[in-house]
Amino acid sequence: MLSSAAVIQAGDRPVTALRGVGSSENPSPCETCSVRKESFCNVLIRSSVQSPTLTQCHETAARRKMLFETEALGERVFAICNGWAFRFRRFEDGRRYILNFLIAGDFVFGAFSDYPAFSLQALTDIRFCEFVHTEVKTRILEEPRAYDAWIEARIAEPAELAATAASLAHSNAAERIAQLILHLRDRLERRGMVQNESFAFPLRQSHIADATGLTPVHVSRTIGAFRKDGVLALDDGKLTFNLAKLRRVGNRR
Amino acid sequence: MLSSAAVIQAGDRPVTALRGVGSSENPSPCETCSVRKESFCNVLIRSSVQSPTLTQCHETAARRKMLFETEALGERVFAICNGWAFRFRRFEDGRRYILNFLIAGDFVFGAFSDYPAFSLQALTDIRFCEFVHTEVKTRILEEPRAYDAWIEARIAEPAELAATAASLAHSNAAERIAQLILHLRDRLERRGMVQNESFAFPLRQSHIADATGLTPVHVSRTIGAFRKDGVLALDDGKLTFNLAKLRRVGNRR
DNA sequence: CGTTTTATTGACTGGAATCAATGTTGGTGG
DNA sequence: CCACCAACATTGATTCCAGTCAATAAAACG
Repeated sequence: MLSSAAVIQAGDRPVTALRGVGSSENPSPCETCSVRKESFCNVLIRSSVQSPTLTQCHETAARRKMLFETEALGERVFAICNGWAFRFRRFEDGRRYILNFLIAGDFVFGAFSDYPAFSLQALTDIRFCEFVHTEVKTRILEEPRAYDAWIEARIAEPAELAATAASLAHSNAAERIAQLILHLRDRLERRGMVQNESFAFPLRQSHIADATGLTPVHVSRTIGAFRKDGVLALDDGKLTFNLAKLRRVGNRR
Repeated sequence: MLSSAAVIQAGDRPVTALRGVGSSENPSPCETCSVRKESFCNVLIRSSVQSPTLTQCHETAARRKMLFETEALGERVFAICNGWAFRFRRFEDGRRYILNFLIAGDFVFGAFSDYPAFSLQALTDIRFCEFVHTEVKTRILEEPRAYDAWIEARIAEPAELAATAASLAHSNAAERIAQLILHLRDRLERRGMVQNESFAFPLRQSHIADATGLTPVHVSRTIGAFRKDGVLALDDGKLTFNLAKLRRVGNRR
């Protein structure tokens, strides 16, 4: 595998946009990646007989680090290896809207589905893996399995956004929060990151507020009510929940 | 050009899904289509020297006609030629959420970006043009201009949905309605369907309500205030507006 | 023409925002 | 090691935007 410095020169976009982000020396973390089989990585990296190995560049970033600012994504393509990130935009009055959260295995396709007004920030310390846009494009066009998986991801993305919009339009505070948690749970579940009825949960209440269009104060009240009713509890970065109750709250309409 | 009946047999999906929808006998309405140059149609239909002509099937549907029910879109691919339609889903309690409105020149790509829980309904009498999925796919892969235009559409779609979600999360009634109108205006403008500061507007207030997550009663009040303040007026299917004032309302945050 | 559908207006209610105070935790540096 | 500070969470009091209920008017339609 190429070193990080070599990749910077090989890429068609300077990876120096990642200034201030640490570079990992781990020779091949993908070999032991726990979410690989659930990720687009799997079909992308696994080369058929005639395809060459894809160039990869693993990097790390600290909590709160901006991975890119508004409109600066360009044609970068990368996968989240571990940790959490989120996509957001800020309004003129300073308020923040969080569009969605990214977890291990999620892909960010600058070249194919940019959101012009949104930035990306690390929620926890994260590691991610950057690819070379042109190589990814070639792989998608030449490898039918990669093409199919890519199309599937292109379909899932607007479908999720549509569901989010519907939730925001027609749900009250409790429903919105429950739906956000349920949605995260489903995605974590597929990656084997849910133990029994709990999972690691690095969001602050302000993140929940900005993702659901509520105020932190009202999120606190609502989660307080959830705790009292045994729907869920949030302690020390860990979320514990009663799935049946949570579904009842989230699907009231 | 093939007749409608011939196309039904040629298509890889039975067009009989359009049961109850009238078939147009107009031999080639695309020649005089006023929005063609602004639509994906343009790059799709215009064949390069070696490409064969695409199979097309023009159809009409009456106001309120369901073009397809939830999950029934399948791999159909078609363009709206004229008239308006909208995509919506219904909640268990009967309430409706309208995701977006489709106007002349808009494409619906069943095979590439389906919204599983959404249906499509004609808002006015409409004419649309159905294509054969496999032919469209081939054209996209073989014709670079078609590929680029298609990618651009795939990028614009989630970006628009993200903007909608942000609006629903953080805007009040006046802002949401103003943003909806502004967004429609921009799209109609590009297609030359805006005269001075007015355009044909077939939405009922209940449609505005269901697209913005408000009640019809509150939409009526808000539009009443808009009328009083000279922001916009809605009469007899025609919307008249003051663009400067409308922008001031829509971009308050 | 009667019958829906749609729009308007008023009175009242309620959910979430706002303003504000207090508590809790964790990190940082003297 | 402790004092301090910043970030985060909780709780109460109050306000306000939008929902609900209801009545009426006005189109649109068949």
